[in-house]
Amino acid sequence: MKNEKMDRRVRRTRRLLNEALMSLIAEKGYEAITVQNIIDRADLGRSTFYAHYRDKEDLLLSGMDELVHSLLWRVEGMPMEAEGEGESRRILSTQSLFRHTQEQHRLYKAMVGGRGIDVIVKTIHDHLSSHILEQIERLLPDGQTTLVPPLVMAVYLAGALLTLLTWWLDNDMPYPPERMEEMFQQLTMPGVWAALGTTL
Amino acid sequence: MKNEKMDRRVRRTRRLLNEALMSLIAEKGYEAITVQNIIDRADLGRSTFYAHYRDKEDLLLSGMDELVHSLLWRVEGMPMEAEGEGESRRILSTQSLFRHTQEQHRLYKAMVGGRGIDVIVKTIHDHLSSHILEQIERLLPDGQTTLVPPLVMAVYLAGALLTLLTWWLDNDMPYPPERMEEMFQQLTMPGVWAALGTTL
DNA sequence: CCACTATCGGACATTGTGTTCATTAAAAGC
DNA sequence: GCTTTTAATGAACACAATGTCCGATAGTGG
Repeated sequence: MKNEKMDRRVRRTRRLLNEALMSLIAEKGYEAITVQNIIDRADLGRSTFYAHYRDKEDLLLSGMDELVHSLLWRVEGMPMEAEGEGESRRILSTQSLFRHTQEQHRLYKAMVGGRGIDVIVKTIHDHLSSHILEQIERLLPDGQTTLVPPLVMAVYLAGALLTLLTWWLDNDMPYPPERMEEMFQQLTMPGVWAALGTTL
Repeated sequence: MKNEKMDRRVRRTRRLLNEALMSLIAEKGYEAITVQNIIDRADLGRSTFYAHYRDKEDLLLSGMDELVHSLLWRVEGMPMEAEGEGESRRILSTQSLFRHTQEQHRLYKAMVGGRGIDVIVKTIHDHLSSHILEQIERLLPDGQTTLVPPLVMAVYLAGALLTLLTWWLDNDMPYPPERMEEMFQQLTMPGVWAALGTTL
């Protein structure tokens, strides 16, 4: 990390700006926020902001790495190899993802539901797809062909997951995280296993 | 329709504005468009624009009814009752949807891929979910309970479809529409049929 | 042909953006 | 500790786009 080389002030400034942005997003959504709001909340000068970031979106994206990492980690520590037989086999477990977003639902709700913030969901979708693609390819013997290309499966799974997550947050989490995980598995896994080919 | 009551000029003005917006979206994406661009293209006065629409988004949304209708129609004229047995059964056919978007891919690509235009995809998702929910409920005997609530299934199916469609357009349609339809069916139907309950 | 209604177009206030620069404060190097 | 280097400050500025207003003009329906 190049954090070591940085002036303390720089780290402090960036941290303050990021925190200001996040709290503002949770409060009134991304679109309604102005650069003035951000620097007021962070109590920093205008030129300081532009010394670090090109614009509002640049600031947002710079904080995405951390966010995406924190989310992928929720999907990563799970049993990724097929366990059990028949209906209970799963490629990725998402229970702790639903739990995590529930704990921080104010922020995540604003992120998936808000206006002008589609960059976030798209970025998450991209990373999630790549991650899932790795899992799928780990399951496949070399050269094994599937009914549906693994890439398409990965895109589909990431999209289905984010759709359910978005709907769940938008509708104030009408089911517990465990139930959401269960439904996600029930809906997606049969098709995925079938598409992987019957030999598996 | 209240079109009958309207001054010819009004209809003409709205049509021109809509066409201008659509062609501009296809050219440079929604976000980059200014009101000035729109009225220049439509060759109309500034105050005329604001006499009809509150802002850019208002104009966009006013054209959505037509768009959504045209899209739903692609999914509607299809066999909605379960046909055949086993893996080949389907709730909704999407082949003509993929074909239709391919024909107009410039516009649709800008719509699903562009910045600041998430309203469109959200609106389409909402209408699509409702439509699918109707189809599902038509299949279900009264009072039949399912492993996954029909509403969740509908949201999931709409999301999965739009994810695949978006990915397909973003990546310059690497498969023919028929193949996309096939993959969509293979991935989603097994899970949906399982979730509807084994008695069906 | 007349009364009505829509469009025109330029001016205007307003808001937010991103830049610049001289000044002040803090950290790093020695 | 003292100096050099680097960062933050804040006010001023040019610019771009928004949305409003209004008197003049042109098109429509009856």
